[in-house]
Amino acid sequence: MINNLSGTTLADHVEEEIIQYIKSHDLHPGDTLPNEMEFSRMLGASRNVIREAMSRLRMLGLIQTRTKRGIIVTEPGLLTGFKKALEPRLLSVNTIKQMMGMRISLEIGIAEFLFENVSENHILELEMIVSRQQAIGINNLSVEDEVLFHTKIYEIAGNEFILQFNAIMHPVFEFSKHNYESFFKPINQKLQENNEIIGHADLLQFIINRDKEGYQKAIRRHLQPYWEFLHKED
Amino acid sequence: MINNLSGTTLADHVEEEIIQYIKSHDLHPGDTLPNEMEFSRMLGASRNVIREAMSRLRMLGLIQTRTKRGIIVTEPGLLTGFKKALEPRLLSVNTIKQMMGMRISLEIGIAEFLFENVSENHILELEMIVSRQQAIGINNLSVEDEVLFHTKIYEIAGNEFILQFNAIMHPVFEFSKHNYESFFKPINQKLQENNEIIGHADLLQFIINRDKEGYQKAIRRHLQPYWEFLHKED
DNA sequence: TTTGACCTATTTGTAGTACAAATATATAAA
DNA sequence: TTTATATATTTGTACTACAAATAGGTCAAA
Repeated sequence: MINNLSGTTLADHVEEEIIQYIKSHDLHPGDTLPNEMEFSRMLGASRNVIREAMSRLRMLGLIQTRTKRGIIVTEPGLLTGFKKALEPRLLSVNTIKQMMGMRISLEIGIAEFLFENVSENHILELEMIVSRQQAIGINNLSVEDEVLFHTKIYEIAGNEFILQFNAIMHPVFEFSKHNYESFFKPINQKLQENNEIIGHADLLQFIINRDKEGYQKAIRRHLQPYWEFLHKED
Repeated sequence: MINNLSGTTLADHVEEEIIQYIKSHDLHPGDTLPNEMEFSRMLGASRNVIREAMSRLRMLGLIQTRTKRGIIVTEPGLLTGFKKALEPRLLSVNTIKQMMGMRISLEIGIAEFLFENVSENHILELEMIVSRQQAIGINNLSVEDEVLFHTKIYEIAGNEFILQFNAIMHPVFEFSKHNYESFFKPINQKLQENNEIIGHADLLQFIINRDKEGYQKAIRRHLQPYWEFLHKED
């Protein structure tokens, strides 16, 4: 039916056609699509090809399929595709740098919502997290401890999307810290020697003082190792 | 081979197995995977099923396939899956709100990089964009004009990932502005009457003055309609 | 009439075969 | 050694077949 030009396969085309079908028929979550054989006839492609395309859309969460019931349009899980594509070992250094830049931007920007929403109760929760971490010692924090504080920040800010987004990106940062340990270690050492480390306790103090600008400056310095990583030449 | 429990299909399982294979064999972009028939034998699934899974990974950009050459691991386009899942009409209001929150956070947070990188040349470019828009009149701006300024900001900040991310999210915001016009119109009207509109010219002034904190406050107010949208009850 | 058990037809899920198209590799020719 | 040709391999597409699930209808009993 369609030329096999430049690596595009029939399934690619069919996938696009199905998305177009949803758009042009203004289908919404809950609506049903034609079944596989109908699409096969409509698009002149074998059922195999239709299924390959459907399989993709199914993975992204745009559709659900059930025997006899057929194919149903659903609200996609926005980040499922992003999550699957995020294999740290497949990412180039440059991509990782850009993700770190996004992380920094988000942590600074989300302060806007953090300081809007933060309550006394939230502060109590944060204090519990921080005090536990101080008991452990800032150098002995596990990955989970490190994540706990930031996750709580996102929770307070109340944006589930950003929360998920960061949760997905986080393994990449952990991978980087291990993979580029020779870069991160000296930086942390230097920060420690100069007494420039901004820990969660410091950040919390700005929250308690309701000092948004101060917090934004501090979180930027809290993420100093990432900042330096994404500025490094290779 | 595997139980068909709770809606998970064989292709889902195979997809996971292939990703595991890449991980466990520590494959990197350029390395080749076993061909379809080998996976078929290894996993005890028909070639059809293998192809469905491969088709997904191909779509996400994790692999490339060429006849005879076989299947090659590649660096994924991080946002391709995200982009495809982002059909505005399929998104719930809640999801859109969260995306607006992310937009606001990013625009505030990226100032960190913007003010680090901005040069006299950049300012000249921004001045050209702004003066052209003032000539048109702030109320007659096309979508393209509106995007132009912000895109330039991201360019100066130098984060391709955020740039792409915003480009992908933007249609959702445009869709929302049309779809919820009855919400946005009165807000814009009110802002205009109270002379509270912060335009690109105002933002540029903060950039020229190298006033990061001022810019961050201003961009937050520039995005006031979004801010109010994501705070609205329904 | 209503309820509940039971069919039946439809549709997705999986397997397998067949062949076309592209191309890496080997082989033969110059 | 280089170039042209042949071969074998692997993906891309089509088609058939059947299993499994189930929506919707049928029929019998209360």
